[in-house]
Amino acid sequence: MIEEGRKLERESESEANGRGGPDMDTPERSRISNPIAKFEDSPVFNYINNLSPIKSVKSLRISQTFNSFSFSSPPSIFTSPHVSSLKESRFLRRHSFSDPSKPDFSSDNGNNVGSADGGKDVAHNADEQSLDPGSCVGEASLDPTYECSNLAIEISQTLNNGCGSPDCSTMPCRGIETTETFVHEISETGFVGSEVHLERKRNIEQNKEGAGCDWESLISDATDLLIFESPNGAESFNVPFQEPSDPRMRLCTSLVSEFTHHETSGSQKTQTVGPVVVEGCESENPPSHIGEEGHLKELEAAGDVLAGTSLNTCIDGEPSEQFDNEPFSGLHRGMRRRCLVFEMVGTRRKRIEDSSSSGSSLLAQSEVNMESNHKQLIPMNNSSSRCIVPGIGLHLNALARTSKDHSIFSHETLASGNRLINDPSSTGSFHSWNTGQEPLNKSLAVTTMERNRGDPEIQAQGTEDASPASGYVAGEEISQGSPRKKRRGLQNDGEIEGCKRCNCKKSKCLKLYCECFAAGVYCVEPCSCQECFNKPIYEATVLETRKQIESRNPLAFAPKVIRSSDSVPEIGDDSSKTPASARHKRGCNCKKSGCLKKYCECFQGGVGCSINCRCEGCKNAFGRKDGSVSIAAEAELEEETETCEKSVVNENLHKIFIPNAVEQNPDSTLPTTPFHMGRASVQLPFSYKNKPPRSSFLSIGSSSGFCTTQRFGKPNFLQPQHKFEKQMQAVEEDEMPEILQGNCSPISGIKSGSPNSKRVSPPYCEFGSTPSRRSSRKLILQSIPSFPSLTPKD
DNA sequence: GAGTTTGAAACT
DNA sequence: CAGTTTCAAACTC
Repeated sequence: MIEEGRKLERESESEANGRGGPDMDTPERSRISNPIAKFEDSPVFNYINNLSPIKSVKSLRISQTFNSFSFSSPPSIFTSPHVSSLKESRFLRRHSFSDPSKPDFSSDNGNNVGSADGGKDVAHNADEQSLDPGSCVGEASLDPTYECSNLAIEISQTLNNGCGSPDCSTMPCRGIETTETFVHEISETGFVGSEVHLERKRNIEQNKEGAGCDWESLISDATDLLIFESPNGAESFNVPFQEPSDPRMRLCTSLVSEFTHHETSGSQKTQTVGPVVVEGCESENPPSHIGEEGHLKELEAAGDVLAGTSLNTCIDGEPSEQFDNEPFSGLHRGMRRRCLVFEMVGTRRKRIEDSSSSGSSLLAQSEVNMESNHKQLIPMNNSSSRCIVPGIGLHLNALARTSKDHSIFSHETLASGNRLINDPSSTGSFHSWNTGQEPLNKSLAVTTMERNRGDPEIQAQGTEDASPASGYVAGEEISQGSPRKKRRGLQNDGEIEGCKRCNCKKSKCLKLYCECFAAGVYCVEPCSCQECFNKPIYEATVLETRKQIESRNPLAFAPKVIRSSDSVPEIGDDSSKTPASARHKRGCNCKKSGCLKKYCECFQGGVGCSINCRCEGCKNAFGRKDGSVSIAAEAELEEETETCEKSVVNENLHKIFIPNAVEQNPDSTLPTTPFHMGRASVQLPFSYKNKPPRSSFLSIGSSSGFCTTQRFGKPNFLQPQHKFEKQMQAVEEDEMPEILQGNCSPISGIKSGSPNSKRVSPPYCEFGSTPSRRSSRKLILQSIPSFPSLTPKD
């Protein structure tokens, strides 16, 4: 495609030159409407056009819409939907740029690094998207819809004032010559251009003069020029912003000018428009900026204009740590930070795969993959895709993909939304801690609200949950109390607030002692940990540590509670009695708690003890080691009624379950990546409030961490249980990790010898060989980054 | 809020 | 692999 695009550009250039060269303001337009082109060629016409920015924009938009489709027509290279490819490329690119701060990765493991980055990116994207209208980008790519373009335009306009420098966004891209880049630039120009109109002439003149223009004027000029696509304009545009000397700029300029010439490029524009905006916003990834700080500084200096603008932020942010620092993304980041990190490992690969496979919506895929494709956990990375897709588009995307997947989708969609929030929470990605992403949050909130109708509390929570950011941002605000309080609050709230909050003092949050770390999320400010290294800043360290732990125990980060509808015959225990036959992967070792307190991981996870447990005096309400199930547990299981609430156990369960529920992942087997978790939470059918969740649903990993996940957990519960349950069951079976199923039950693998042995040896046997089921296994493995070898890359 | 209990995780 | 230590959550007061 790139090549083709270049060809087109060349052609367009040649054409433009033939027409009249630089003076030709609108080579593109002429192409757009051939008949009109002649008229447009006339400077007067151009001027007139300039006067009406709206038209110009529309034209772009329209072109985009259609073009996007046409453009999407994939060149041979891109078998997969073009859009996805674009996204991918973009992500990848960002990757490279985005993580200057993480030198370690490169050293460590290319794959991991990439994955990590990818995860990050994803997270970023998700966050950003949520924050920015631009976020629609992902969707835009998916759906070349107006909205995205519109948003982009709006954003661009807003930016225009402040940042005037589209470059902020563009700069990073410069190095890479991709269609995206082109589009990106173009789109930028488009934005800018929309606003400045009248001054165009003056600007042009100034531009020609080259120097001495006010930055603003320059910007306006540039915008105008760009908008109108005159090559000159592009040049002028560049001049003010950057020294011509800068090769990148040159490239950009040239590209822009060239690109503008092509009408065909219009299609690209359409697609990219959204993305462009996003990128601009994303400038979080300061990555590219690093090299260009000088330019940035110039920009800053130039501009008061920039002050206060999001772009400005981007600019200001330093490349390396920008993520953390970025002002607007603060909340956002929270999500990102927390969730994505771990998943990222190995994500990149998945991403790529996804991109190739992904058709319409990455997000959809991700979810789809998650559920339908357990085969490919890899997709899990979908998280990335997921992140990519902005909240807004989630639903739509879900719809789009719905056809593909299970009925589950609808639910999934919701879940995805949640995830995104998290990621945020991511991914639940849990990951949505972003406050800045109000749009997304709102949308999510709305969804949650809808779900929650009927349960006032839930609604209230739902709103909170909706803003995962709250988890992060609010978390900070909220988390005034001591960690314990927080924790309790979480319990009370059902962790809706949810983010995991640790209180580590010696582990540096780099051991499984740390709930956050164990949950695969970064520590957030609400955490009271000391000397915490579980932060995005130390991503490399975190990943490395994670690797080590996983090397020691591949399932270390896998959910501790494995849900298996099949009830893992192998385990064969009474455990089957526990609801949904969920089991703790390793079993507990309780001596004094009687498995009636949260000290007991089984109890905490809402599952009964099994033969795997070495507990003494087991009284686990969810199912005793000996196979007896407590009355309360039975009641829950059978009736799922509120009756259980009365029992003490239930009370405990409520507290417990909420969090657990959150954690639970249908994919329980999957590693505790936030996304998974988030997902699980979403899927949970029952309202935990009234009842303790069925163990079956509970798959709590060590982690519960997703703020979002957790938060959403409740709301999710509210949703129609029946459907969910059915779905869940189906999912369970399908998703049930191979490990659990059949021979490879994780437990067997893990416990292989002694149930007691805490250290699990990886179930090697499982992974790998058989295709169909293997797929699920693959997923599991993939989730575990440390074992790339196990997962088939391709 | 401080202190204790508990059991998982980590270490030897 | 078993035993011990470390750790932080869970719990109690």
